[in-house]
Amino acid sequence: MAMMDRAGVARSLEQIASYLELKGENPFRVRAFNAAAKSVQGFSGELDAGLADGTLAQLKGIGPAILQIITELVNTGRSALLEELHADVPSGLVDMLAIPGLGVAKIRQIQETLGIETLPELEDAARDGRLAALPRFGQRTAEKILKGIAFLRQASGWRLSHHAAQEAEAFREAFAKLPHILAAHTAGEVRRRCEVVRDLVTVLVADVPPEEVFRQLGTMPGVGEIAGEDERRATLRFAGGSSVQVIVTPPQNLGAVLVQATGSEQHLAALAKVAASKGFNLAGVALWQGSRFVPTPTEESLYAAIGLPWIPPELRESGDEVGQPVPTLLERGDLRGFLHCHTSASDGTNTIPQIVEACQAAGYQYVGITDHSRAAAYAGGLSVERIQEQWTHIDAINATLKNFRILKGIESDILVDGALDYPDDVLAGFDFIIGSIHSRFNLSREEMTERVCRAMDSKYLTILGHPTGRLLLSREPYPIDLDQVLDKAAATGVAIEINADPHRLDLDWRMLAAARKRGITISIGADAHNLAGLANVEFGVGIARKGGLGPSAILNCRDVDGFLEFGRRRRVSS
DNA sequence: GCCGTTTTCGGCCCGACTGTTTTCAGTCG
Repeated sequence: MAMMDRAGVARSLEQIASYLELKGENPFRVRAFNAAAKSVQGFSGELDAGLADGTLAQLKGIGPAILQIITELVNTGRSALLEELHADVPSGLVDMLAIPGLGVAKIRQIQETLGIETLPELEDAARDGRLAALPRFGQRTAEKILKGIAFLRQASGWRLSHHAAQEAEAFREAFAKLPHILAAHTAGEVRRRCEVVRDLVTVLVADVPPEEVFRQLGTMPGVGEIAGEDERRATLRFAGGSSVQVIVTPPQNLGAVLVQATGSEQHLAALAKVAASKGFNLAGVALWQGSRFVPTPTEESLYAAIGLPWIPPELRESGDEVGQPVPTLLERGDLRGFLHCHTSASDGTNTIPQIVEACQAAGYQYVGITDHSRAAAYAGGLSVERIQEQWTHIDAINATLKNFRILKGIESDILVDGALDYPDDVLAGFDFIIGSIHSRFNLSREEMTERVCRAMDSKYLTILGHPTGRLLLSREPYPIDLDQVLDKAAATGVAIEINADPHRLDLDWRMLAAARKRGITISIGADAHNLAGLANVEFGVGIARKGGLGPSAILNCRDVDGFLEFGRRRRVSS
């Protein structure tokens, strides 16, 4: 069995790159490690199998040296090079790389002139003026760094949803195999499909008392500590630093315990209120009617007992959902089109035929290819000539396909003045266009709003991509008046994207109700850069569900003609 | 460190903005 998974290997390679960069190594060697990390991330298969059959060695950017390191990581979970670098370079310097405005050169300057090697030291220096006094630094730089540190501090302790979901599932599987465990359920924020997660929670159904279960857990490999919180709850801490809260219940009380463990607090408070109004008590982890224990073997039985329909976990947030009719929610199988996908023509890894094959296998009826536009030079944005080539290529493949269609799309930069990135006669040749902001994030709120609204005035724009530009836990959204943007989308008939990249999940689910109230159509865009990116869609579906959206709200639930008609209507009417 | 209808060595992505300077290095996407 592999000692480290794909994400872990990719992270280790990125760490090596960061360390090498901070050591002042050859920048191309640094880039090689970063490129290899990306390649591994996009590898659609098990790493140990890929090592065995040689497919991993054939990946672009993986040569003999890095293959050796990957082998070591997969087989042992460790890398001698990484450990050597870790001992050599203060890890605080790596943390500093995550601060916007700080690159290697400035970090090394800070280290060499001020002797600073940790974030708290850096914060002190930014506060007391030592930082601003350095050559090529100033007051504004110091302020920007303070802001960056504050953001990092707030982000620490949280993890991205895809990492959390993977970790939670690994725990769940391991627990489910233990003796006397009848079932294991993931609860908490992961089950509610929150975009970022602080705590992992697992509910174990057991036919022995909790203390017996905890005794078993203590003997699992890697468990460092068990901290009991009460007779049925404990937090397991592992040697690697991860932790999970475990709640043990007998079968007849699973419903109440699972609801409690899933949250949110506001949802539970609203439930307790309803329960009280019906003569029940739901203050603890069981349902009581006076002094009588009411068995709730399932969540459905709990909700039913207090006169409510079962509420899907994604909706259990503000408490307002309690007492409301439960909407039909989107499911992955409702999606007919796979949208927002980059190929090797720009910054993706796969060719159109490879993407088509994967989309067909996943059950889609069409795929919208959207490489970067020409202004995104760093990402290999397509010139007008290269677009023509891609169209010819797509026409040729489409001619060979049955019951599947490739759509000619583009992720066009929205330029600083709000224009799309090609002249109208080129724009007119696309089947659909996603417009996104990738540069000049530092406009004022008014300017940014104006810029995006102007882009929506183009009759060629079909979908507004990742509307706030946020990168979860690493970059704040750019300033923008979303209410005004939504008004404009409603007025112009432009769809708004839920970008399903787990680093973005943008538009935020909290805004979806407001979007739907205005009648805005929502598009789920994978923002895939490789075949592994097909899995992003599931996260986008989770966000749509949290926003209470069903298939009728979603652009790519339409068949290909319906999808094309959506964009065409804008072009003829304006 | 990786790559090669091309060369097993010598390249490797680049243009614009920012904050600092007073002409430009560093950062970013």
